[in-house]
Amino acid sequence: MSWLSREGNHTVFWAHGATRSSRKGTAMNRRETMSQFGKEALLQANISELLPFASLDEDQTRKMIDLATVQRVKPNKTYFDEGDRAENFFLLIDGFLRIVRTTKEGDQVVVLHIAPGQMFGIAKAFESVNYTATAQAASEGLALSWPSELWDKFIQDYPGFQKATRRAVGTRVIEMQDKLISMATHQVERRIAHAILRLLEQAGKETEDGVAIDFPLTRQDISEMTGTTLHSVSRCLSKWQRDGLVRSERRRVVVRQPESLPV
Amino acid sequence: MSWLSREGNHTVFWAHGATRSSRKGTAMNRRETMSQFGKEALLQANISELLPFASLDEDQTRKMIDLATVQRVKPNKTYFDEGDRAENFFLLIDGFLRIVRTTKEGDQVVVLHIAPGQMFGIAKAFESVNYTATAQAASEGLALSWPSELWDKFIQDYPGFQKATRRAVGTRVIEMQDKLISMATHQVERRIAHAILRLLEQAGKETEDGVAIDFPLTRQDISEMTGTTLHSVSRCLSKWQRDGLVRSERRRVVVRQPESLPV
DNA sequence: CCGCTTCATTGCGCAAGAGCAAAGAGCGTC
DNA sequence: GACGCTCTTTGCTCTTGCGCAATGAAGCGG
Repeated sequence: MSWLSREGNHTVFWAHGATRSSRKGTAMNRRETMSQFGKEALLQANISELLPFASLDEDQTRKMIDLATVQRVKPNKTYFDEGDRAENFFLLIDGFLRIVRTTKEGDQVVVLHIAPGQMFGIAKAFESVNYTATAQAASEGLALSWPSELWDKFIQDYPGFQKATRRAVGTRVIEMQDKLISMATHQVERRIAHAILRLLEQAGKETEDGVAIDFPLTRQDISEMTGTTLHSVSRCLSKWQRDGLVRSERRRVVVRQPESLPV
Repeated sequence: MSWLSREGNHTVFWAHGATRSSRKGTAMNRRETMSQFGKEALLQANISELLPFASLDEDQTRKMIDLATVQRVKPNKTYFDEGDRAENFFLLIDGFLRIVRTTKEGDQVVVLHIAPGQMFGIAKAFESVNYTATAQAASEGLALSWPSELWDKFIQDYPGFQKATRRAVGTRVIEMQDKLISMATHQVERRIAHAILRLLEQAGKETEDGVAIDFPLTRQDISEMTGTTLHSVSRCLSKWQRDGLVRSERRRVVVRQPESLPV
């Protein structure tokens, strides 16, 4: 999963954690051109296996990467904020992030999660001038970005790209629908179970102890995903731990018996 | 709103109502080719003002309509069902419909509503082979449909079409997000208020008494939209009626003071 | 090493709203 | 005109899970 190992394994970032002083941090992150960073590394690595590039040859892939900017974001900082002018679109290379919307009252709701290989900030796909949500790093992350003006060019030049974006949008719509259904029909416990399972799919990592969710995840994160309070989440996880279904520590959840979770 | 008046005003359908014997009805509806129906009528009417056609000239519009099939659907029947092969995409001309998903347990959740002028069944926009939800007529409806194979052709030939579909998708995503946020953070009463207001935007019709929702809407419908029970909805509407905010009868809601609803 | 901050756990009381039940109203049909 | 169906209202009970508060644990910084 952390194929870009010489850039640091993100489990390391995790171990060091980050002072989550505020959940509202504007991005003040390093930006480096691809050449500085060494695009050879990305080419050699299996970046071309990542989704939108799938049906491109090496030459095309290189062209796309040449045009990209690398962006590195610390935990709880943002790639962009709700309402910002949508100047770029992104491809997540490493790390995880949550797409968050905030209400006037200040409640945060996690609308979806993005895993490596997925695109985000694709306002262009919606004919939107601004981002409609905030992209916040759950763990330290690495993303490629392109100026939005290139969007239409990519669509024209790279036939696979259009398909990939459509599929991405489709997946999201379904994911959001599922979430909606879960919220509408299920009790808190089942909603939490659902959320955990979905994260497991996206970011599951086998360990000797069970499947771990491969980025730091607090009770509050889960509560924001499921529309409940961190207290309820805590109670729920405690109960599951008593029953041996999961092992949960600080910012970390390992699921031992995914099947036994109350679907 | 009912600009196709010589085809019957849908307030008439409403008045006659329909025996909602079952919510699970497969579409057994009339299909007629455009010529049978009289495409001149559609051209003369301001169909070209409906969204996806906006930036087309008369000639292009005619071409599109020539390729279309007309579909008429009775209340509580479906245009298509979740899981069906996505053979067509649609443009709603008249009437209203709800996009519904059903859980294994049989709970229905209304994911969104479609108003005249909106496209639906656009699985193609998601690179999906099947429909991911059921499109169920709320009131008797009239829609144009095209075979999915034409999708890419339309995108290529009619530049405005691509934009329109993107915008449609964007609007939906936002709408679903709003719903998600509402469900996650608000109490039942506010959720119901939100749902009503959204419907008002889409299907509001001025009357001497206030703004009416222009299609039959039961307490159960509202509960399926907001993830509560019809009982709670009933209580809520009763209370609002006592306070003079709304007037609600059987299958009908009129809002007198939209501003006063608990946002 | 100590103190501070963030994150997690747990107990208790309370209110929102779901579930259940029964009755009534509107409308179509026979 | 009577019956039946769907939709609605309303009362009561009981559960869920939120709010509040206090305690504890882990990790970071000085």
